[in-house]
This record gives sequence, C-alpha cells and structure tokens, in this order.
Amino acid sequence: MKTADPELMRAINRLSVLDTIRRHGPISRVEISERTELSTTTVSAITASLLDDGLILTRHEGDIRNEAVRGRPRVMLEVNPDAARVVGAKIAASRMVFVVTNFRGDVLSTLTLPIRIDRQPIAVIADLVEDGVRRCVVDAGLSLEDVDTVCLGLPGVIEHRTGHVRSSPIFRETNIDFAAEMSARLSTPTIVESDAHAITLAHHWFGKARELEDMVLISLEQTLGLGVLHGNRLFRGAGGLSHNLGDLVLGMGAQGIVRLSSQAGESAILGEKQTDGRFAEAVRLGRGMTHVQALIQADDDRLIAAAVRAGEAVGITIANIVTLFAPPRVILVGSSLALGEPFLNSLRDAYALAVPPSLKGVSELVFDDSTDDFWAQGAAAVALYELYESPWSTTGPAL
Amino acid sequence: MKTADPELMRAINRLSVLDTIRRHGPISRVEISERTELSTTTVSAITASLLDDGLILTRHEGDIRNEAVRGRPRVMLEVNPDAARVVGAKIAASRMVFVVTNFRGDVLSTLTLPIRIDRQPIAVIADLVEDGVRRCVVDAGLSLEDVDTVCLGLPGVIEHRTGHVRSSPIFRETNIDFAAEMSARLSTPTIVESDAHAITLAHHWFGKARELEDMVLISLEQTLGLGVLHGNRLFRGAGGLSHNLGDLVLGMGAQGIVRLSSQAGESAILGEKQTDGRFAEAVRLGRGMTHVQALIQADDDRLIAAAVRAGEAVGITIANIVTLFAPPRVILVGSSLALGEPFLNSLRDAYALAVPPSLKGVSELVFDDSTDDFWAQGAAAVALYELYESPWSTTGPAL
DNA sequence: GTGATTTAATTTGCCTCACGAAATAAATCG
DNA sequence: CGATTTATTTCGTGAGGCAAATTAAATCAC
Repeated sequence: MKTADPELMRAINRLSVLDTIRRHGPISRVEISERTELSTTTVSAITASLLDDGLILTRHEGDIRNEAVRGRPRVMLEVNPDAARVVGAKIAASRMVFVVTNFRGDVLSTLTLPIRIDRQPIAVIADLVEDGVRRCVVDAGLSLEDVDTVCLGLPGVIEHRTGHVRSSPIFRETNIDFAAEMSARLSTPTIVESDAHAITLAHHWFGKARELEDMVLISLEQTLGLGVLHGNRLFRGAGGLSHNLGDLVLGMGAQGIVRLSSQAGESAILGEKQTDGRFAEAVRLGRGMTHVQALIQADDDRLIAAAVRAGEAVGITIANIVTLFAPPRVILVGSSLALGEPFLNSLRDAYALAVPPSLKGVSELVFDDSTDDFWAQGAAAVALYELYESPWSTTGPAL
Repeated sequence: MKTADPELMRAINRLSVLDTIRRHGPISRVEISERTELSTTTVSAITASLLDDGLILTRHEGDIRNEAVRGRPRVMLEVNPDAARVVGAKIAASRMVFVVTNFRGDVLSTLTLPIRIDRQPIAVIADLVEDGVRRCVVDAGLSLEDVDTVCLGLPGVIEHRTGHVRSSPIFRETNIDFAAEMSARLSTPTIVESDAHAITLAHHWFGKARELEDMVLISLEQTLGLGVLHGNRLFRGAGGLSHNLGDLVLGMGAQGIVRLSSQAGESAILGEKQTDGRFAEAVRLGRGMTHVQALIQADDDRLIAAAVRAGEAVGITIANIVTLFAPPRVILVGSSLALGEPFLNSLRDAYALAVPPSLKGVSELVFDDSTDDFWAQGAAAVALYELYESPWSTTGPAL
C-alpha cells in the first residue's frame, strides 16, 4: 500500500478536478465543487494552480443556465487544448494509423499507412513507425519537440509498466523492449500499450462508455483482445499484462486444443486461400458492411459457415467474460464486425444461450464499428492519461 | 474518485501500519517505519492511537536480533488478540462449519454441523445457521454481544456490497437478502461473502499466498469458484459480484452448451447413482486421499474416466484464467482434490497443454487440501478485514 | 442611476496530518 | 559511572482541506 502524505492527497484531488473539467466541458468552480465533493476553497486553490501551469483556461461566456440569473456570473473553466500534444498510433499487421492530438484529445492530424508489416524484422517495423510518427507530426504543423508523449497501441501481450512486448502477431521475435527502442529513436517518451486497452480508454473518454466506470471491451481483429475498465481505470492484470483472448481455449477437438483464435481470428475466418481475396480486402478496409453482406450472400456457403462458427465462438467467450466480470456493458469492436448479420446473429444467439441465467440482463452488448482513427485516438488518450496523472508541477515554483 | 482529505490520509496510513503489525508478528516501530516508508514520527503517533484504542499491545521481550546489541531495546508491538471477536462460517450443501476467532484470526472454537441443507427453505437454513453461530460462540465461552461481526461464506453468486445472494446452489430461491436476514436474527452485523473469496483471503492471511499481492484461487467443490487477489485486495468484479466458474462454457456439445459445472462439479463426477456412495462419502469428508485413491483403483473405470475428464476441464479453465489474469500463483482448493492422481495428473497435463506459450512459466500451480475450518477462518478474516479497514476511532476522543 | 439582493469566488483562521531535527529514554560497553 | 548506541518522543514547520467571513460582479427594484 502506498504511503499517504499531503502531496499524494493533493495529487489525487488535482487529478479529480482536472478530470472533471475534461469530462464536463466548460464548467464553473462551484459545479466542480459539487461533482468532486471538494470544498470551493480547495477547488479554487487547485484550479488556480492548474491555471498557473497553463493546463486549463477560463472562459467568461457560455454559462448555459444564463438568462436572467442573478448573482455574480460563473467563470467557466476548460482544458487548455494547447497544454500538450501527443501522438497515438494503432499498429496492425496490415496497416498503421497515426494521430496527433492536443491536450483535450482533439485530433490535429491523421495518417494512415496501408503497409503490411506482418513478420518484418523489428528494425524495419521500427523504421516505419518512426517515419509515420514524424510525418504525422509534420502534418499537424508541429515538430517532434512539441510532442510530449507517444503511445503505440499494438496487438498481443504487452507489459505496460515496462514497455515490453512479450509476444505480438506483428513481431517475429518475442520479448522486445519496444518502448525503449522507440523512445530512443524519437527522443520522446514513448509508451507501448495493447491496442485493446487503447480503444477501451477511447470509449471511456470519447465513445460508448463515457458514463460508465466499469466496462469490458472485446476487440475482434486479427488478434482477439480484451480491455477491462474497473473503477474508471484500466485493469491490467497482475503484472500489468494485457489480455490476449485468442489464447483462450474453447475445448478439446479432434487434434488437441482448440483455441479461440483458430475459430474467430481474422485469418481463421477468411482462410486466405479459400476465398478470392475481395472479401478479405473489404474486411481489411473496415468499410462497407453492406458490401460485405452482398459478398456473403453471393459467396459460397463455406464463408458464411465460417462466420457463423466464429460468431458462436465469440458469443460463448463473451458469456464467459461476463461470468467473470459481470460488467454493465460489453462493447465489441474490430474488423470482424464487418462480417455482418450471419456473424452477429450467431454471436448474439450463442451469447444468449451461454450467459448464465443468474447474470441474464446484467450486461448489455454494444457493437461499435469505429474507424482505425478511433483506436489511434485511444492510444493518444493513454498518453494523455499519463500526463494528467503525473504530478507535474504539483510542487511547482511558487508564483 | 474518492475525495482525499487528511482523515482519509490517516485512515490509509493507519491501516497500513495495522496490517504491517498483523503480518509481521511482533514488530518494533522502527521496523514498521522501514516497511511502510512512513517516518518514525508518524508511526509513533499512529501506534499510540492504536494502543489507545486497544487494538495492539506492547511486548518488551522478544527482540530477535538481541544478544548484545547496544542501544535502547526495541519495543515490540503486536495485534491485541482480544480487541475483537468475529464468527466465520462456511455454509456448504452438506455441512456447515463455524469458527470463532479473535482479532488476530486465531481460532477460539470450531463447530461442524454435518447437515444437508441443500434446497431447504430459507427459513430453515437461516435457523440452522443462527443456531450454529450461537452454539459456536457459546463453545468459545462468549456471548453474542462479544462478537463484533459475523461473516458467512457460501457458494454461488453473491453481491458482497449489499449482502444479496443472487443465486446459490444451497438456496431454492434467488436474490435473497441473506445479510439483512441474519443480521436481524443475530442482532450482530453480518456479512455475506462468496466462500471462494473467503478462502482466498485465508490464503493471503494465513496460507500459501502470504507473501503475494496478486494471486488467483480456484475452488473445486460442489460449485466451482474463483477468487482473485489484486494488489493485496479481493477483486470483486464490477458490481461486487463473486465469480461462479461453474457457469463458464467450455464449448458446444451434442445437446447444446457444455458448462464447466457439468464436467467438473462434484455431482458431475460422482454421478450419485453410478457409484456406491462410499467414494462420495470420502470426498465429502475431505479426508484420506489415500483412501480415495484405493477406492479409485478398486473401482470401475467409469469413475476414473470421470475424474480424468474433470481434470481436463479444470486444467483448461485454469489456463484460461491464467490467460486473463496472469497471476504469479494459482492455488487450487476444494473437495475435488481428493480425487487423487488421475484427476490431478490430467489437470496438470491439460493445463500445460492449454496455457499459452507466451505465458508459460508465469503462473505456478499450488494444490492445497485444507480442512473446512480453514474456509471458515477465511470468512472470519473477511470480517476482520472490514474491522481493520473501518476508520473506527480515527477521530476518537482525545486522550 | 443607485442601492438592495443574489450568487460566485477568494481570503482568513483553524484544524489535522506528515515530517525532519532535536531531545529524551534505555540499554551496553569500557 | 560515564560514554556510546539505538529507539522513541517532543517540538516546530509546512502543506492540505474546510467553514465562515469577505469581496466581486452581476440583476432587480424603484
């Protein structure tokens, strides 16, 4: 247990105030005081320090409850967009997406590199990532010195605390200290995080879990990932490890262990050689569920059967996750959603069947087909969160 | 996020100190200061208050590092055993075990009632439990007024925060407010907790996870339960729900969903009518693995096959849990361990096969065949933890 | 317009907490 | 018996939070 001292106290309350300002837009001090249950005195002191550090701004217009309200008008406070810049990235097997955001999480520029980096040597991947980051930063009219943190979201088992990639489908090698590698190349602090965690935070900050403090997200991409939000923070397993759902075992088949990845991974469904590649292309682009549906209707039954089988496997897995975590909401994201109705229906049916009766109705399934930008934005949010959380100038110079 | 004030600060540090004293036996103030990283001044203040409240005691002997050390001798501090009494209980389908412990968790009296309460009406069960608590308290030479808290550990899905039993194999009804019912009957604060959580805490306090802050426990009884220790505290899912592993789905069989409970629950293995009951008896008593082994050797192959199949299912499940939580240790407890080698070997094999290669070696499997007393003691520990954690006289009367 | 009223934010005074430095306590050593 | 050593307590300071009082900046009433 961490030892508590006044500084920690301040850090906690500071974060609480800053987070309240971030979440509830322009907001007055009184309202912050109500929401955080801190006294107005304390809120004033903290906001003064935040203003002093340039993390927030005042705005004198915009009191919504205006129109003939007596009394001194409230001064609205909001996060200073320009207090920091971060880069977020989603590194996937067949593409990389970068975003630059400001301190508020607004996207300043986006860059998509549709390159298959799958199984390239580390050095090549690192080169490409470095290039992408630099170009995206230039696109935003900035220089790397203006960037405070970079966060790379990638699939696989990642140790967030140390930045080690224990294993990832995009790396041939295992146990790479990718954070150190990229920090050195970019000479900017670089965080490595599971892509699933990144989009989990994205949904908490900007998406479909804004109002929840507990939630589970399942990402269905080439790799199957899991993100758990617990008490407004990412649950990162014991050792800070990310979760790799694809490794889950569904049972014993004829030739041994059957893992989820063999049933529901992108490659498992597409089967590469079995179909003509048009379908794979559509899924890869993440576009046009209608297009895919048309393909499915026209295509052979094998593909539909694969989609149904995958949906079943995922549905059961979700039920199992719900059994363990009982979250109020489960968000499903990822390219596999583009498989359309056959997949989704079979998923829903399997879930309904597999969820324990005692937990029926506890968790709500939500499907989300955000673009890759959103994942990258989530990575940016991970970086921002670390900035928010860092004491920064808690013990700054006196004014 | 909870708002931080000086009182919270003190509460945190107080708990930290008290917990350090509990865990590290008689211990001096200097050593507490080292372990908690609090200043000796603060430790002195806090211990003074703890002494004042009668929660700890001083002892002037017992400095281990003795033998001609110069300087003022250390005064050892230890938890005052008599600062509180709690009752812990394990309520299972075929028996109830009660313990009364002191503030240190030492068992003062034990009572086992080998009654099958399975599917009795609530009122009957409540009667029996009430009776058991009262008798055990009398056995300890106490009266119920001397008891600060009662904690009942039972199988099923339990909402710890509210004391609601959402579903339990020992209740016909669902959604019982059992905590309120028993609190009223005993006129003593009563906590209801999952039995798996109870024994998880037991292992953290007294057993095979004393030195760990993260750990996973799997209980193999009539019901299959899960306890997760995360950062020295029980991880209770989003809504404070317990986990019911038996509801996990292993796959689709011929006639629909195959749940773990149908493969590895006690009744699934014993099959009640298939065997002659001697085996079931032995397992139920939790005694004599050798006896059981002898029975298995003498018995028909069907039983062994069932044990092997169960072991396989559990092994896979453990691998899946490890995939999700990556704990440094997994402790296995419960009556099913008495199945002996066929079960354990198949479990180990299935686990080794099913655990993802990237996590190989991360988690260590530990088997534990404690008696039911230990479970009840864990329930007592849950009660004690709440006492430890409660601010109590943080803002007590000035001396 | 000018003062009363109302609401927001800041200032003042007080309390708790943690901590470092100095003082005190209780041993052993020579 | 005094010097030395180590543990614990006392004292003084600074940081933090909060309630109450005060100041600020509007609207309203006439």
